[in-house]
Amino acid sequence: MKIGELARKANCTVETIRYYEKVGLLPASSRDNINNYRLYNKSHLERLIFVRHCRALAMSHEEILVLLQARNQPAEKCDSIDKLIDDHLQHVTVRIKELQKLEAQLLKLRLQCQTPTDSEHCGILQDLEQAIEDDSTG
Amino acid sequence: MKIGELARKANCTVETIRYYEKVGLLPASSRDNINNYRLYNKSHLERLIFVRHCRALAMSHEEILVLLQARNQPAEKCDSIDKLIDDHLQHVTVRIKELQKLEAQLLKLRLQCQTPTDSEHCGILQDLEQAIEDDSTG
DNA sequence: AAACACCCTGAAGCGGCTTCAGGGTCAAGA
DNA sequence: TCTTGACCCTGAAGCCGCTTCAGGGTGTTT
Repeated sequence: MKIGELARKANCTVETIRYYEKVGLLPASSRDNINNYRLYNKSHLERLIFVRHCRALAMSHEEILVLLQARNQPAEKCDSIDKLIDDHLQHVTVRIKELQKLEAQLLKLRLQCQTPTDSEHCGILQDLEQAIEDDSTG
Repeated sequence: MKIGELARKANCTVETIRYYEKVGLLPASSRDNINNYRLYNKSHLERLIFVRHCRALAMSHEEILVLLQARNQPAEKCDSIDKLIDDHLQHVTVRIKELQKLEAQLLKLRLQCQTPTDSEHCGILQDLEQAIEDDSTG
């Protein structure tokens, strides 16, 4: 199949596929002798879907490459896969907590604007001048 | 004061300050005639702290520029500030929900690896081959 | 005179794509 | 046959918010 069909089946764009090839997440496909179009088969599709699922789980390309390697070496131990998922899960959990802190601060800030007539007395702006307890966002 | 002192007081790096000047979040400072060092005063510091607080709340440069403008035009109405915070808050809330979905998927995935001896039978890899309900991450 | 902390500039790198400029290919319809 | 329009190609630049690097100059201390 050509790249457009692959893109439709994997639910991504043609440009993304070409980009994945460039950075090594997908192997270079064979080409049509006549027009140099990329040609793909079912195993390309499976690999691409695998990658897209990993990305949907917000894994980095580096993490995905580790999983792809494990996928191609079935005799390997499972521990590293386990650890990768654990570590990634922790990243996500930490990020959620950071954003929740942020959400709380914004909600508080939002309450400061008790419909004053002009921004000179706007509590939001005044609050932003002051210190905020925890500046770490990541 | 020189840029290093400003950086320490605003809790950011010297490079960040120079970058903010370049992109217009900070006005170009005056310079020492002799050595061309940037020279700052208290109002620069206040503006920089304002910007850093906004960034700690994960606002974009564009959003911050709007707030800075409102800050400099005290007669303006407060509505736009209000709306900006509301919109931003919504972004954050949506992002949290996305990450929580993701977290749930990863937790489920993590349970798939019931210590099989090799990755050939690793439930995690098998799961990643399959479809995931909702591919939208943002 | 040397060491060291500080300052300067401009350009490139990061991640994960997206967009743009400028083409070639191919099937269908007028 | 010619044109339209959908599809394909490449390489480079743009996005965001910085960080890092290369290659210097300045200023104080020892």
